[in-house]
Amino acid sequence: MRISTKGRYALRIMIYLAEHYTFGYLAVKDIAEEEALSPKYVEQIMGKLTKAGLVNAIRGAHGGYRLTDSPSHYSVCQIVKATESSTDFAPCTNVDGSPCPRHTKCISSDVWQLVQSTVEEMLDNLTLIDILRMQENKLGTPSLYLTYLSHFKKN
Amino acid sequence: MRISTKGRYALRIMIYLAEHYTFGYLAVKDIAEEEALSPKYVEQIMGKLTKAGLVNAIRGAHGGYRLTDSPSHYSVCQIVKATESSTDFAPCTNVDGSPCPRHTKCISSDVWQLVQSTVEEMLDNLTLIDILRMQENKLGTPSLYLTYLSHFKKN
DNA sequence: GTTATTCCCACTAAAAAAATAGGATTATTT
DNA sequence: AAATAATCCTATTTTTTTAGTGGGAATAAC
Repeated sequence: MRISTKGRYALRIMIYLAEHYTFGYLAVKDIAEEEALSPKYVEQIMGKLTKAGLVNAIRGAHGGYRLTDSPSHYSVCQIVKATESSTDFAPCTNVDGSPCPRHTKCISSDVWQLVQSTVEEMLDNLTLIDILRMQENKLGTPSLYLTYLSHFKKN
Repeated sequence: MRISTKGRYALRIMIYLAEHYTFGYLAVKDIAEEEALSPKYVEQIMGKLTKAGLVNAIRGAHGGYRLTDSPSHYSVCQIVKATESSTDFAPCTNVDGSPCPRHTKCISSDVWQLVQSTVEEMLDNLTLIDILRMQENKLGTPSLYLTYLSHFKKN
């Protein structure tokens, strides 16, 4: 019952992109260096995030990635679903995808379904901006993006 | 993010033991047959459940397993923790178990910790008796154990 | 003492996760 | 136009985990 490195790294990357949202496009090289991850692996993850529409990519020199929208628009659920290979707690299906023959009388599948829904609802309601606020709380200092925001809100 | 077969089978087995709680000790052979699982694999799982104190075992002819206590005393959380190899959503530790060096400034570990706590709390509050009631609701007929209970409660 | 069971642990096979590799494509810079 | 710096795509390899099997020892009943 563990989130894979893809999902975990993806969250870290998305948080990093959120913090530096005002910087424009950031290259894999920089993200990987800052987060101490393998650049090639980050590249792979970015591909998934791009396909899912969470980030925009620009190729060529001075290219890179940035969030397609501001940090408040991304939930942890979206990030996990975009990068994790299996998002379900229990596969109550056969290899071919058809439902397990015991499905109608088996109650344990309903239990896992219930757990799943609860987790998803929770992750759906946790956005990058929430996380940046948690971070501010933890560290005592706001991230660059929060500082930027407060600057504008103070008008 | 998936429960392994060990955890899933364990839940099914525990539900089965709950349903037949009044029957006394049940042998692996019978459990495996009823649940359509490999006897040897069930044996392994039973070992974990025994070590965790969830079931009692009696060896030798006419031996078998039964819940150490009545179904209301077991939460899904206990069952999962007893059988699943990794119970944490994210391992923010090095190989040796020491915390990740970025721990103090990394907020994503807190996110996973939060998710974890929420799930655990939920699973803690879901007991076998709750599941038997869900089952009664789904199938329209109570399990043997629920029938037994109602028999006594009607006094 | 034979039989039916749990117990224990080693082993293997298959699958999934984690990471690496290399070249194609695209855009910028010089 | 050529060199450079980036994403893109996908195949491959390595490592780890999962899933399951096997065999024999210990124990209790008959």
